[in-house]
Amino acid sequence: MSITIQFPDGDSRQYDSAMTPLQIASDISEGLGRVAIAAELDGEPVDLSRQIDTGDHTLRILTRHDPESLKVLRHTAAHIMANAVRNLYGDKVQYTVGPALMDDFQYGFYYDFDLPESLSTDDLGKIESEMKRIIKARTPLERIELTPAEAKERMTAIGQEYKVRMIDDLLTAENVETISFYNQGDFVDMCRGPHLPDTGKLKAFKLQTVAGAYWRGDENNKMLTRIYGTAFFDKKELAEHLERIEEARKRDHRILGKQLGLFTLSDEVGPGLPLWLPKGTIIRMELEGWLRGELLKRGYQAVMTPHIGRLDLYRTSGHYPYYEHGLFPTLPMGEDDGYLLKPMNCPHHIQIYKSSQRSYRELPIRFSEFGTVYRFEKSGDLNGLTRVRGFTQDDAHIFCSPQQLEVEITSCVELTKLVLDTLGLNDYRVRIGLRDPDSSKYTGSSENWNLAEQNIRNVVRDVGLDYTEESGEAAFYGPKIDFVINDCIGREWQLGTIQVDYNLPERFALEYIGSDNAPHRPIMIHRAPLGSPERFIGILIEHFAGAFPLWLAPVQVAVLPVSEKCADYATEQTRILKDNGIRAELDDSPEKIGAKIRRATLDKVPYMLILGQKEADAGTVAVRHRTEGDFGAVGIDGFIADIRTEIETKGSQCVADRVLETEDR
RNA sequence: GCCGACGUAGCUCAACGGUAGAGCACAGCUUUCGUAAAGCUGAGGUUGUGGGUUCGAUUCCCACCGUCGGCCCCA
Repeated sequence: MSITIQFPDGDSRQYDSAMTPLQIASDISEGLGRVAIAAELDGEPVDLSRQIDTGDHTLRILTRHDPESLKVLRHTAAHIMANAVRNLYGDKVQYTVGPALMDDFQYGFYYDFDLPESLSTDDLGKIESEMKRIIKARTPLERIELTPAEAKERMTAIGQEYKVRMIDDLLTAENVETISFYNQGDFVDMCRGPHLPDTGKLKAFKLQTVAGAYWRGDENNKMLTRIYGTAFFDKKELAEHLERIEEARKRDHRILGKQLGLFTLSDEVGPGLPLWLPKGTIIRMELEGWLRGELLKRGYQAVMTPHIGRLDLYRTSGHYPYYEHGLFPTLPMGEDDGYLLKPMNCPHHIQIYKSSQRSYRELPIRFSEFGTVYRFEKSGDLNGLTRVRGFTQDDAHIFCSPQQLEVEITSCVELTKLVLDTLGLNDYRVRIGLRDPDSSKYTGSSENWNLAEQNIRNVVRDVGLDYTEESGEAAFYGPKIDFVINDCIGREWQLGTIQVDYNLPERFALEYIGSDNAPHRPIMIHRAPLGSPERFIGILIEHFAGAFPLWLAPVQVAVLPVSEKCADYATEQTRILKDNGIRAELDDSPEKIGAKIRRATLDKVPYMLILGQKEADAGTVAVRHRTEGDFGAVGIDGFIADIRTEIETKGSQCVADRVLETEDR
């Protein structure tokens, strides 16, 4: 018998009896044996106790510095939690799945149980204590392999119905020959592994929350109890992680929106119907105003349409009844069919297209509108500004010929990138949403869908975007390019979207007269670079932690007289700023200057002008930046010129930066 | 919609069977002050809504509404 083990560094070793990765690691060095977590044998993750009998193999010993190790650690943590839950709640507990989470911002693992009783967060402490007991016992995790028949028999015997179903699925999907289990003392769980060698290796973990989760994510199935937790190699990393979550929560747009007076939600108006306060409205108007200008440059024509339309319009479009569950109920109109609050702007824009005969000479036609739409989101889905029931889309519909299509899509992609770049939102991913081939929720022919999907792929390839393709993410009328961004706690939100649509033009029988004097069918692009100002600003609040760049800041300059003696001078300077289009606010409260500075700073006002007797005498203003501190006194004209530059360049030329550069020299 | 938690002054929180309190914010007065919190006084609450248990409910129970964390779905 001979085994040859090849290591990643090119080194190799030979053994003439069966070895385990742990033995091999210890053979390399005692220290490596001690710190080994798991191993990768011929590219497959395995336990340290995996028997290697014969042949040539490649082997990587995984230590805590390999990312795969954390996954093993967390996966074992999930098992230890399951063991604890079994100990506490008895043999009636049904186990389902309990994976490690490596990409989630908050959570490190979960396990879904079917429990005889319901659980609350108060129970987590108890479960943690039991986990600690199991860890202290340093129970080894032993892998055993059974044939599918044996596995089913065993799981049936102990009443684990979900595991039986999982075995059946494994047989159908992968036609496996063996099913692996891990014994952990008297606790057995079906699992692919690998795991830590014993429970004592888990040093730092925390159970975070308990939530409901449908079996297999299907709402027709039973709701299981999911416990989320996380685990790290040491307590310091865990503490840092929990601290990071706490810090991130302070950026939460719902909290900042309240603190900074940007928006509010009123129970009496209705859930998911945000109300924009004056300061939030400024941000919206600035953002929308800028975008309107960019649209004008790009040949868009603004249009305006009402918030409701006849039910029949949405039958034609296909929104009704496909999307009925997502709509507010129909407004009844006696004999008439009734009206719907519009869930999308496209049918209205299509009617504008149809309001006259169109020639190929007009194409592409680009109708834009900040159109407010209404969708009846499930109550549990509502979330601050990021998921609401009444929201605006920075919408436009481009009607074009096949020859123009890809150029137009490209231009939409570039506009979306401009928006994200200008605001410094660099941390996003691009998703191409395709049909789910098994679903019937889409409208239109397969040929049209194939064409549209090809158009989209061509464009992203030419533009050079990194992207992932995901089936089932398409709109019901066509595939799309989505720009997806995370919120402060790592939840993904779709912002900008570009959708190619061959189907609605068909459903509405749209035409233009071609150069051949014959009617042709245009293709539509639906696109929204922000997606929705509501959601976009929600994300933006978190991105800037409420400290907006000067051009968006609700108050750009706080004018702070040192005492009431300088009130007249301060009033005059405020007047001058306002006359120059600067959003200035005078703080004429009887507070001391320190208190005024503190207030303006907490309100995240970018600039403060401190005005005392000195400034009044010299006819200057003392400039203070929110984060950079005192800049010294300058003439008001110079100050206005500087911040105007900063406003016009959307912060890319910042007064603070220039002053700091000067100081560096 | 489903599972779980939560809902007390404008905001952040306390009191948890004996009839509600603090800080900030707000109002009045005093102070006129130089780069992140001056002092005093005052006002502010049918404790989300509606039922129930109880001599008595903010506290215990039920229903509804809303919020939060998840699941599903989506801009």
